[in-house]
Amino acid sequence: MRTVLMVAEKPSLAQSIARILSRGSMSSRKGLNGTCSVHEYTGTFAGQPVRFKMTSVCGHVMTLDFLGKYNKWDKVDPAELFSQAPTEKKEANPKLNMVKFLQVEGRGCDHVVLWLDCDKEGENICFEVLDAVLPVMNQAHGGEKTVFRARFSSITDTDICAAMARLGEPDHNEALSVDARQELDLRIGCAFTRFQTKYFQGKYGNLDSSLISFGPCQTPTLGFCVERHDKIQSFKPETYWVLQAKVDADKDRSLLLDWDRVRVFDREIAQMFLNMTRLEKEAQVEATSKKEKAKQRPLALNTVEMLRVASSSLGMGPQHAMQTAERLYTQGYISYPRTETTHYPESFDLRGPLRQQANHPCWADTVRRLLAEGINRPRKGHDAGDHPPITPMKSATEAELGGEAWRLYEYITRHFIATVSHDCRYLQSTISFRIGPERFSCTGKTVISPGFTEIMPWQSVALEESLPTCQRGDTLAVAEVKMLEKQTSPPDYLTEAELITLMEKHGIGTDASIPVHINNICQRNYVVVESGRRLKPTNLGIVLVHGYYKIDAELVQPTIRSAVERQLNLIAQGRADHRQVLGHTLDIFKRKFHYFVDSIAGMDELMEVSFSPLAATGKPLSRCGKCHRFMKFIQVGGGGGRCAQTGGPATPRASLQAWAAMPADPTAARRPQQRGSCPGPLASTFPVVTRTNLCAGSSAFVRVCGECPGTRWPGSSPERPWQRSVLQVAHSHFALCVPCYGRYTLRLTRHVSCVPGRTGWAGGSRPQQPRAHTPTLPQAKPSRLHCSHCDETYTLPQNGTIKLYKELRCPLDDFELVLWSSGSRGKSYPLCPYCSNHPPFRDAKKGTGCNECSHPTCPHSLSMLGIGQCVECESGVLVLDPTSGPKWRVACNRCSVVAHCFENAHRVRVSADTCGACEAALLDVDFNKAKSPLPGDGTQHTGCVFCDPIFQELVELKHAASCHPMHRGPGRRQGRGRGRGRRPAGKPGARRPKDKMSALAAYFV
DNA sequence: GCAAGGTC
Repeated sequence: MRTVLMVAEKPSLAQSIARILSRGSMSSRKGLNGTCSVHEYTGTFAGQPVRFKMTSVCGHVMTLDFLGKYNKWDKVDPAELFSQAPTEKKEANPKLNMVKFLQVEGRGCDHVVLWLDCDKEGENICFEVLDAVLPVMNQAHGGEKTVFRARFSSITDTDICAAMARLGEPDHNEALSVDARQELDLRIGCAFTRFQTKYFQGKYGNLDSSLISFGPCQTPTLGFCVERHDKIQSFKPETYWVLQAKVDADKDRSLLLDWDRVRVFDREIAQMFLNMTRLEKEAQVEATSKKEKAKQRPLALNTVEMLRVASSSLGMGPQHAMQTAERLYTQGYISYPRTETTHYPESFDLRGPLRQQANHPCWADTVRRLLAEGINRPRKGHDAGDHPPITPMKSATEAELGGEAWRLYEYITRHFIATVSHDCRYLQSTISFRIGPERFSCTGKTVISPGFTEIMPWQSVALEESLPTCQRGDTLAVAEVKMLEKQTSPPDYLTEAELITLMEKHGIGTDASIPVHINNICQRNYVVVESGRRLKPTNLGIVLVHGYYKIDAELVQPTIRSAVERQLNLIAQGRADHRQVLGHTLDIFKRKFHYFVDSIAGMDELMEVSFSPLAATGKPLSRCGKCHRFMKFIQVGGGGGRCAQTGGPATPRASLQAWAAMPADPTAARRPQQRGSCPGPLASTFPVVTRTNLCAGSSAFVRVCGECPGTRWPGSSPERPWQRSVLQVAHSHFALCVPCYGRYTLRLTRHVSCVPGRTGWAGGSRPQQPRAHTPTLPQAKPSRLHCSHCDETYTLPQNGTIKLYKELRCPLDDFELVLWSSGSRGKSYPLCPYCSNHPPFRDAKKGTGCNECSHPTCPHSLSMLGIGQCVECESGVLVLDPTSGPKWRVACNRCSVVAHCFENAHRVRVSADTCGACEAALLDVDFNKAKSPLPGDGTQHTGCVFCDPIFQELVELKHAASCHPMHRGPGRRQGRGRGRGRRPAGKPGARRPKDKMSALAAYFV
């Protein structure tokens, strides 16, 4: 029997379609990726008995990206991304193993029927599926067709069966138009993003964005927000005047009348009208009218409308609302939440979902009445042919769903009930009056039948005072006519709901991607969400949009997306060649890009107004290891910082500037310059710049000049000046001891510049720093150190304070160390700004401190201060905090475990010896004579912090007390032993965690 | 580290 493979776009659809086609007689199993299911049944296909295998993908199988080497931002000119840089298709989600899954299921099948969504993206996924399965399927017999496309407009029995009966072919042109869209978005987005990020990165101190992105959807989205901001800024309030009349309706009730002219902008004119009316005693009824009006029930709910209401009425952001809706969908409470359709197909069973709600505690009465009296057909909406409108599928209560899920579900259900309810009918009464020559009127509404507003009470017709019964010619006494002075008010910032409407109107994004774009501009710090979910652009967002307007307004206008879409549609319709359209559009954007690059100074001028140049920001803190000048400590949003120690204002700017301007190293010029030989082909001599204390056998090391032929960094060329900086680290050489040689060669040279005059020893007199205002500033936002001389920026760890660490230097690069601290009772560790940004060892990670550094002899490193494996986490090591005295602490260098110990010790050192029981390093402690806990007059004791009976009493482990063997009682200390993670058994001299040993062996052994 | 489009 032949096999027909059928593939839908998502697992839920595969199940629904299989259930319809098999009439419920299918067997289901999970596929190898654990996400997609396979539903099997037998039936007939082209008049023959066959076995059907219905399964699905999960959206796109493949994604487009540049070849790996073009993803290196420092080595590729962004302009190359427009044409030279080749792209490749990669699996969109490698964890799903989709290609393999399709091939396993497709192997040996004879036909494939593609049930992907009926839009361009679905057509594109058809070919992704075919690329995977065709090579493993059985060969066609004698010209028989293998590939079929099912086209359906809703997931109903009739539609699905009709689609199966009229199978067609996938549309290659539509798929190609998506390929082109993917390539355009990738090339344009990445080129602009990389260029402007690199251009502005590190240029301004308080520019708090590490990524300045550009995209054909996100940029116009931001544009809408800034456009509203500009309107608010340029708004000039105007004064206007209004006449308000009050008449006596009966003895104790008066009516406020609205002026037919509404308002006038000329005070004298308004005064004239007031003079003409205020002396009148009577208001004459000129006309009365009564009209029956209807307030229409809502259209069926689609995604965008759901997101709008979620934001404006439920206070839920679009991204969050979508996540909540997806959860409700996967739990079976609502139908598929991503749909553009607001129209129920004729065959849709509306009573079924309604019956589900007939016993609901909140709306049972309304639902039962509708079921009994007959439902109203929903209004005719838009049928996008994707999925039915969002519909509640089963009843649920607040207790069942909880919180926000309930609020969203409640809205969806009330909306659904409203769509099958009747319109709200009300009577609108109007009375027109004349007071002197001027006309006034008043209006009242009376509800005839509430209709859908019963289930959506917030939509109710506002109850107004009932009007007196009167006829034409009646007169009412005028109680008062007065003139009110008012002012026009500016618009408010865009609400998310308004932004969604604008995006939908201009075709920016899709129902599924609109929340993503809005989320993007928030996360990139271009806008912030304010109260009422209004989007206020930040300085960065405003400068970017104004910059685009200044250089090339099309980059931010919403028309750019629709213009590209028009080109893509030509491909989809088969009216244009996809390569030609792609080439033509890329050429236009390439020209735009080059013009943008040439004109970037225009945007930079705007940046300068809003942001402070890095060189003028921050406070001098520590010395650079390259030029030995002071680097500035910069906090985003800083400026006038507060001193963390005193709480007072940080050092005045003027004195700091004078301090920063001092020469780097006053003694450097007087010292004779030491020179060494370059081992490179030129064999020239260069300054010997420092000595290293790497290990006993190492001696001075020398750096070669980047100009040596053959010393270029791979891939560099004179045409790519941005690569020149890395030339300096190429082909460097050390005189190291034999074990070290070859391990450190490329890594440890970066602190040295061979440019004459830029080398120097540490030393000289440090300028007097105002101690009370040492820049120890609270770190709420990303902070960094900037060397204005070298024009380098080093980011620092967050969520703590940073201060200078005793003017100590890193032995690897001569940078002064800084101390990161999370608070007085928390963790602290020293770190080298350079090592933290440019890890010196292969096993080192970015952003780490000396407590994770595997330097063999540096007194601040893990090797020297590590005690033993963390009691809580797998990879961490407990490290002595050398700055924590007199309340000494050891803290894990990975997790939050902290052990407090030895409150009365004035010196604690990590010994070279280890504990015989648990292999942890012994601590050598000198206690305060007066408060020593030791027996007798003893002040010094060496022991294991975990096993030693004296120390055990003094140690208080936070977080993980029960994990340690010492808390489990005697005789149960088998386990892994304390020393795992620090040093190997039988090698007491090797001061290193066990698991680190294997990694370090690569360097040293 | 980048886009936008699917979907989980």
